[in-house]
Amino acid sequence: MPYLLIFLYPRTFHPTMYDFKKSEARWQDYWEKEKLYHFNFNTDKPIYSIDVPPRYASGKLHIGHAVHYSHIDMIARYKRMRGYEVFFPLCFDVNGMPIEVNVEKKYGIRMRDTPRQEFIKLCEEFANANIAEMTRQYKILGESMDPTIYYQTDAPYYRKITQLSFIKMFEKGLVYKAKHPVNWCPRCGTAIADAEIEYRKRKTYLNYIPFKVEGGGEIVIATTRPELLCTCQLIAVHPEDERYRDLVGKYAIVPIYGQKVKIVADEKVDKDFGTGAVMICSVGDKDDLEWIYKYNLQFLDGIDEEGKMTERAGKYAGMPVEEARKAIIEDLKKEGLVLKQEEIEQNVGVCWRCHTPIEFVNKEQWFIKIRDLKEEVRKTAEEIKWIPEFMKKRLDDWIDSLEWDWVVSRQRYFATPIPIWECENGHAFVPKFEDLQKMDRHVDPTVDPPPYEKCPICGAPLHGTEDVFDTWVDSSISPLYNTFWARDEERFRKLYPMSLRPQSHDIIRTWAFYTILRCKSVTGEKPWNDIFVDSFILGPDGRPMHTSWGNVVDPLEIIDEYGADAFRYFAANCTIGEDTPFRYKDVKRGRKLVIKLYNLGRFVKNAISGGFEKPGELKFMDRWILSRYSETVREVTSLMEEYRYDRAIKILENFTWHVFADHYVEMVKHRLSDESTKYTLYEVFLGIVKMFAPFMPHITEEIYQDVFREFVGEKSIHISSWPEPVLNDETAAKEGEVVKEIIAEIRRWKNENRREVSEIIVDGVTKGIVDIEGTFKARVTAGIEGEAEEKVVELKPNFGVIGPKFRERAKEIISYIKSANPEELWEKIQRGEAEVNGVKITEDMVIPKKAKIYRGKEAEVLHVSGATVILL
RNA sequence: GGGCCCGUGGUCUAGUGGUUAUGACGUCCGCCUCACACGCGGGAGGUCCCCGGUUCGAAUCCGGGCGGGCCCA
Repeated sequence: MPYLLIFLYPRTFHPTMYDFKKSEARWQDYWEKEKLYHFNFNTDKPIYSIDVPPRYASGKLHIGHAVHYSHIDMIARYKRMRGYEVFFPLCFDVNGMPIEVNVEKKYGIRMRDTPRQEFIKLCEEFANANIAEMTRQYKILGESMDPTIYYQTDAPYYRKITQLSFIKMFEKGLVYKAKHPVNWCPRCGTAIADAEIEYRKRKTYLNYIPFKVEGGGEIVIATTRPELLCTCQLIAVHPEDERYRDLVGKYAIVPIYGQKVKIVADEKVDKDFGTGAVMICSVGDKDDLEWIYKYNLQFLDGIDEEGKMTERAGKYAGMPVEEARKAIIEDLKKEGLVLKQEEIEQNVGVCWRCHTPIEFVNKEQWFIKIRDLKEEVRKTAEEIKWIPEFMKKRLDDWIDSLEWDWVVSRQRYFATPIPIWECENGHAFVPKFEDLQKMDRHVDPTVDPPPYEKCPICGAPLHGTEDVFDTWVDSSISPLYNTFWARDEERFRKLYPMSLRPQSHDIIRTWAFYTILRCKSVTGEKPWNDIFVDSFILGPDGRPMHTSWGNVVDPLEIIDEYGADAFRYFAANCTIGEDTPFRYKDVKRGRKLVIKLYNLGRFVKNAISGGFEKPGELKFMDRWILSRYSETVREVTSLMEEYRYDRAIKILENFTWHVFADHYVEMVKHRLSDESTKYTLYEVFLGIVKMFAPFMPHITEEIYQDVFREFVGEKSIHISSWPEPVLNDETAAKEGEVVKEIIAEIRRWKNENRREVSEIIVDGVTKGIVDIEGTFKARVTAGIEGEAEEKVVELKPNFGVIGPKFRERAKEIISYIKSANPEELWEKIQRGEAEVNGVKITEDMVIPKKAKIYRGKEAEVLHVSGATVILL
């Protein structure tokens, strides 16, 4: 059977001729070998520098990464072709808890039980293995980063810059140590910043517990944290709550512990939550902290650094929080002190790394005064161009909501050491800026000697701190590191501020905010001219990707199946600033576009491979496509300048496929040996391929090398120059468009009527006639002699009218209408003279079919964009 | 609870005061036209979430509602 089918439908089965796997790997190797993306510091070109997000070295390539880095690469490639020396470093972020947690898991060890230096070594090994793999993934994606301006944030050369920038702020008096409640992860045993907290929904019980009131009566409070009864210091109710009017000002007695606490009225209490009476502890959550300041209460530690109850909890001391909660409820129940337990859903702050619920612990930590710098950051953000603009609002909102300073100390191992030595009297010292600057590495106070033999103030011995920095302290100086701040004054002046910070919207409050803050504080200037804020890639179902939802898409599998260019096509089509679901069909469309370009390449190569000369005069429709092409170049260029690559690629694709390929190529096939055709095909298609190069670097290189290199000369399309508009002929653009429409209209007519055309007469356009002729292989003449006349060629009896009206006589009337000469009968009807056997035939009894007659032949008349076309 | 973003043919999506609302996928019809059948030509398919308002005119601007997402409480 298959044989028979093939015999009956002898289609030509072409294997896919473009082998993307082979081609992509080939050009990736070629670019690497040729060191194509090498940044030259001694350049005379304008510099375009990108503050690339250093990839975090903990693991797998996520589809969001793949898309974001594709976007950044598109910008880099575009700027390179526009004549910039592009600074696009290969870099990795290495410090911090995620790697520590991974190492603990991998080796089944606990950080605290492992010698510091040994643990750090394991972290380094783990990170470096990942870095090798991530570098390979970048290559597969077709990234054009320069490995000679490489950095990783855990390297001594980088940590030194982190410390130097910190010392600058220390010297300005922006660093202090304080005992202050901090977010604390009991599992990781470290302070964490507000920005590192995630919120999880959790079911818990709201417990109704009665407190006896001094002088009689009781007040029932509602709490989700009965284990904190031991730190209860106050009870609050709403001032307008009738239920408690008489109790305000009195004292209640805390069950189990017996301390007396005052009942106060405060607007902040929600009357409708629980019983309308809440107990204020130190410190259950951030809200409690506000009460503590407002009512001048004490910080009473109920929970220790390991998440266990303190001595203050009495018999529950040493129990983990959850266990203590259960135990105390049991005990209260025994005494009839739990009136009700109501299941409620609440949002719990958890550690962003290990998802353990965080506690507030009152501990000594190092802080950077960010509240003092709020307005300066806001003002600096104004000087930066935000793409899209509304993202700036998110930063402003974050600045408005800041209440605490930035806790920069972490009680961990694998991060940059805080370069501080202290004496027992609380005097703190950092190395002199110039001294550290001269060193070829950072300092580690747990190993290195102090900068002074003893405290210069009181003479006491100095001890190095064991705390390390929050990793945002490292990553928020990337513009300083990239521009050689504190290392090479000349380069710094040349490179700072950087051109662009690309990043995603979830880290506006951290990376963007801290970077502006640090860089402005240290250099007095904004870190970048532009910030480009990218969005999230969701699962194909439109929800965030989640392993448990089974909607995770692996970018490496997509690339393996469809190719990096097809994947990047999807990336390019993501609307700026909007979260985009992953769409297989976009990738498939991308692959089709790759194949389309490849085949157009074969076609153009066939036309121009023998060489060509620039013609003295261009054919009309060549002027048309060159004008349309030039318009496309202008549009695409201006969109790329605005970082709107999503719109740029749509316009480019539409022009390439539906204007150049479907119309222009089809209409010039009859004149391929013409110099005007060859020149035009060359010029337009080369420009198309160049404009696609930032989006789809592999197929464009393939076509360039195969078709254009012998004419252009550059060793890669990616270092060739971006196209310029070549022709602006308004008449050709406008009238050529009519010719294109005429051709389309004739096609539609032929298709509808299943008829061939032998002769075409066109009125309204005089140029481009030759290409209508060539397209349809028909005789085409311009100009209509006289009018086409209208004639009735057929008259059908209208049964619906004749039948009911004339009943049994209908038959003879119908047969008369059928047999009559339609033209003559129609004229008689018009004059009211038509009749048969005494019955008058009226217009409603017939259905006329009219036709246009031209030069005595029946013709079809089409009206297209102001032109008239007659088909014979 | 607050801020921001979004709501467009069956599905996904572009557009953003003014003729017949963009494209892709799917679907239907025709075609092996010598670059491409992973293609070409054509067709069907839309109350542009709902309700008000501004306007000569609103899918687009404003207000309110409903629904979804993100960030933050």
